Amino acid sequence: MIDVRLLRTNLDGVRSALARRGKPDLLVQVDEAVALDTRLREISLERDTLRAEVNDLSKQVGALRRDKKNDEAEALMERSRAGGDRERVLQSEIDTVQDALQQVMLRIPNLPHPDAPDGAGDHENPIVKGPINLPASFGDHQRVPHWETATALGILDNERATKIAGAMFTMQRGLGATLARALCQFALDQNADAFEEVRPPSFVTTATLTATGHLPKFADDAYAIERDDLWAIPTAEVPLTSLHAGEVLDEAELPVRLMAYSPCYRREAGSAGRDTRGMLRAHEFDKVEILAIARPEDAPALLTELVGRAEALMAALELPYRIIEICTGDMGGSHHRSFDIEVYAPGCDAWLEVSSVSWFSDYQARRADIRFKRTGQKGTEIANTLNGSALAVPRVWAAICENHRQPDGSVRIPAVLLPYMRGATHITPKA
RNA sequence: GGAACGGUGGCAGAGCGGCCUAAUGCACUUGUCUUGAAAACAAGAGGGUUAAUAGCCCCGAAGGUUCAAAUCCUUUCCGUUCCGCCA
Repeated sequence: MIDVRLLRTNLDGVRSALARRGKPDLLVQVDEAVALDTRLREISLERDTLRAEVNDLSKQVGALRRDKKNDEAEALMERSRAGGDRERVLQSEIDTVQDALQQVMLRIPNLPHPDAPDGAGDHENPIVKGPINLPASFGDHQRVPHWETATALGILDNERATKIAGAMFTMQRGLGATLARALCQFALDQNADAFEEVRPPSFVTTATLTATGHLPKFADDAYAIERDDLWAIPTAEVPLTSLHAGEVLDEAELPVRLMAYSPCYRREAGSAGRDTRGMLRAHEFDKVEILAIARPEDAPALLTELVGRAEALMAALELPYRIIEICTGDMGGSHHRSFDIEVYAPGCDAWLEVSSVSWFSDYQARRADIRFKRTGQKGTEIANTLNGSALAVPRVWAAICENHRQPDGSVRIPAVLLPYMRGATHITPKA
């Protein structure tokens, strides 16, 4: 959520920043918010004045009662009662207006960073680095999609996954399952130098899913467990961001650096029929997420660091990759600035998004109420949050199957994963 | 799942309709004293909203009763203990 006060102090700035997202509706929402906020402040002032009166009268009633001056007390109670009645009317209007304002504010997206590139959609995301490791040409053996080769190798069994759970679920078997787990372990180990490993809950409350910006807007994309009023997390970003929700952190504790492996659940409403083959898109997948809660002034450097960490993993896995920056027209609602890492998969002949690293400024932290206190200063400030996928398993798994496929049909395990593969150096066809 | 008891300031803990603008202790900050520290004494100290050092709001949360709620009522969340069940 953006700061309501910005609507009062820098309305033009808000308008022009949001205009860059290229969605005219947003400006209408801003107007709505301004009107509601103005009204809210008016009637709040009125109510507070009334309350002050009632509080004062009540205090006098108490004093008169003690002095046994019951007649005088009665008279004051009468006045106080009248004030209370008017207050109740105002209060109900305040509740209505406040609620409406909250609903509008929750749906107004974050302001893009001044340096974020302008653009209308994903076709305008500039490539900021790469391609790296991209060979001049690929062999025919690499030009086979992983859903064919992996199935033949016996490491992918989506047919049975579908039997068990329905469309868009995947199942890895044998060394394929080991490879998926190896990728998680590798990503965690590579970041353990600076991040605390957390194993968070996979189900969260409505409040938690709202804090990161996934609700109310994206309710259809999340799995809801209605009986228990819980949601399945679409990413570990959700529980990790709220880990310190409602807390005031000490400046000295910042930045908080957390990482987590978690399963991720997405209904993929609206993308049914797209990328349904292989490992490109599924209702459930594994991911290692890295996240930081920081002072605003430290956020830019952390953003660079997180991107660098995600990039380093792709380089270590010997995969061809590039980094793109997300333009204003393609940027997620909570994002302030955002970079994606894409890996090239020669079998699919596509650049696959394998990591997304974002800076949320104070947008999520305000929703989650994550504040910090500067040493020696009064008051608190809203923190900044940043996060990124260190490694999202399925697409990296697919890219390994395609890029590292050998002429004999086997898949070479990248050297960095060998410690996790129980001695296997290649995944070979069953005899 | 059943039962009992709890959730108050950084911590401990009192208050159980009106001098609660929340006692007291510990911890904390500043000052006096001291070469410095300790001790003692004195003062101070939370968060939110607001232009405001005014007012208003915050005693787990949300409703309600009342002229007045930390205090009474309802709902709810969380915790502890016991029972049941269980990887």
